[in-house]
Amino acid sequence: MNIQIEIGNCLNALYENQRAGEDLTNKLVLSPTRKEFDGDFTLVVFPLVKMLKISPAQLAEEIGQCLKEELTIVKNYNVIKGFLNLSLEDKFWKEQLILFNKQDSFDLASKNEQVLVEFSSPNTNKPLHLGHVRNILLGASTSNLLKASGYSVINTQIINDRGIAICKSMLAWQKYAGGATPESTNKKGDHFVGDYYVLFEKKFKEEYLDWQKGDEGLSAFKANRNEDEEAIIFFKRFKNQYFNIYSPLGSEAKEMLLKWEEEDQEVRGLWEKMNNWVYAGFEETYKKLGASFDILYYESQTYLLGKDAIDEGLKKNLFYKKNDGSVWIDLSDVGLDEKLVLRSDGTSVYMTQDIGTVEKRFENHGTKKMIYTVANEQDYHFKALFAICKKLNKEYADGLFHLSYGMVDLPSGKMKSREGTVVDADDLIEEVICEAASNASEREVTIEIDPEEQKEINRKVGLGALKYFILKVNPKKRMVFDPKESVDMQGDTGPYIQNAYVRIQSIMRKEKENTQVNFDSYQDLNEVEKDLLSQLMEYPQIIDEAAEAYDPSKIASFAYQLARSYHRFYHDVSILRAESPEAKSFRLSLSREVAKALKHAFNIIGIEMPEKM
RNA sequence: GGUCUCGUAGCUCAGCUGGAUAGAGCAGCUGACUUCUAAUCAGCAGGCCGCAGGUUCGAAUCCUGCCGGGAUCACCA
Repeated sequence: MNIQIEIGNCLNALYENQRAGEDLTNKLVLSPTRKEFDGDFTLVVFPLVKMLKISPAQLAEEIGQCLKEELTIVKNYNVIKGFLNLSLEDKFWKEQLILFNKQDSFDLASKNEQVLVEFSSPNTNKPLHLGHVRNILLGASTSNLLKASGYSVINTQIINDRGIAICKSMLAWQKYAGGATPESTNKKGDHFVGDYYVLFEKKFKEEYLDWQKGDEGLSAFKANRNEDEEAIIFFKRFKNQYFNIYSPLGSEAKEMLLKWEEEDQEVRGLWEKMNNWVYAGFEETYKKLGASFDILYYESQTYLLGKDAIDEGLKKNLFYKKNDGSVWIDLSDVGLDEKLVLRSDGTSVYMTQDIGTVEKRFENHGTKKMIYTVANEQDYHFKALFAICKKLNKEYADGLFHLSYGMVDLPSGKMKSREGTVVDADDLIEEVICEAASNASEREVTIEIDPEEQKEINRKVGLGALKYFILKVNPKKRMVFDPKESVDMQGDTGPYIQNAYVRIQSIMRKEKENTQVNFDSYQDLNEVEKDLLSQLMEYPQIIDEAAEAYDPSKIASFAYQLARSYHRFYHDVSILRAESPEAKSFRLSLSREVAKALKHAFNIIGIEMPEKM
């Protein structure tokens, strides 16, 4: 039974003559009644006032009267200002609980539609850091969320496996590693390769400093500096030009990139070897974070794509060629600028590749809905990309969505690799698990947990704290990541919610009989019980809204509120020692449904539930 | 400078498709374990919802302007 629809039907009949054929169900605002008033649900009648031309108070009274007469589940009502508070019969709540018992999952019905979710998409020259962690958690949970809301989902990423950055790592390894490998140094592959990237930058910096003192450096300074510009400022600004024009290391790296493009066997061999080290490392981190992918795209395979689309655009006169041969599109009619889509030398830019990759994905999967989980610094790029797809009249153009999320700051400010404030993903994961372990060891636990199981619990709890801490924040917002707070396990945290689940499991372990006592005769449900049921009733709609908004934080928030109510319920009401068999049966059944919902919600945000803690 | 975005308690965040006296958590203070796991519960204190206008029965929520933070405006990705 859907109470909203019941009330809507009732109103439609009551105001048959005034409503001019409009379905009043759509005008209903029904919400749980605030604690300070009597009632279970509150109907706001203001939206109906204008159409029906009756004063709010009178209207509320009229509707209340009618609902009480027509709907057996309405026990009573009261009117305060324009608010109609309805109290429902116990029967209604008990029926709701039975409905929950019958359904085996909170997943929404299948939508028979496929969606592709892209996330992570790292460069292969450095290990993953906190920024990637937000991306990965957000992408993976959005994928789960869409799945729960009825889509079939394909997880993907595009791995930036080529370019000058990886060449720097390769070159440094070639020159300075002396054949060392992740195995020989016992280092995780991505960190191993990242170290050589850092080493390259270090050697390059040294080289640059030496050069600045030499004749060539001095004359470059004199020739190019702005008026009154100090040497330090100038050379900071000049770094890229130095790399491109003067630097021996720079030219070696560029040469390597050229060789890579010419498919030089030796370079390609080294490239594959080092990238594979990185992938092995990434895979470990993904596994810990609970992320997996159905299909991978590599930039090395897509970076030449998009040229066909450029031709297509030129033919349609959407794109135009400038005198130097570069190709552009004018997006000023949709509030953007002119955008380059092909360089004058005929090579691709980022945009070219992305146009090609979308097309390829559509060809491969036939998906018209594709989500890009990419930080908000690329808002402009995706606006442009989507606008271009639209102009090219692609059938998937309207299904493209940029899941744009805010940067992660530290309490001290932005993460900066130069200042060494970047938080490494693997370190972070290890820390939260350690913290969970140390918390666990300080607790007085009344039950037996063997050491192996305890380790597994620590992992779930630690990661639960971390994931929840990141995912509870609205994706769009920039967030502050305080490492200290991220391992908190009290209050609005992952472990708090896990704990609610664990309490229920503990009860279920003690309730061995498992006999389904009929709770029909249970009467006078208390407020917490109704509150819990009312929240459970809202869950499907929350899943729907969260999926619609691509916002897993709504799921986190739901789980927290439900857990909070359950903790209060647990504290205030006896379950196993309930006053009657019916009460016990009802509460056990209710507890079971709460656990089911908590687990379902946490499954969406990628957090595992421990059975004990 | 143009465009986009954010601004809610000391701190971190909810609430934003307009609805009753703006909610949590942390930090601070007070209380509750012989009890189904205290990673819990109850209470106190803490707010010109950035500022100023507008829209209306009603604005933290919508619109405009301003102030402040951030992002972006590459033949980089």
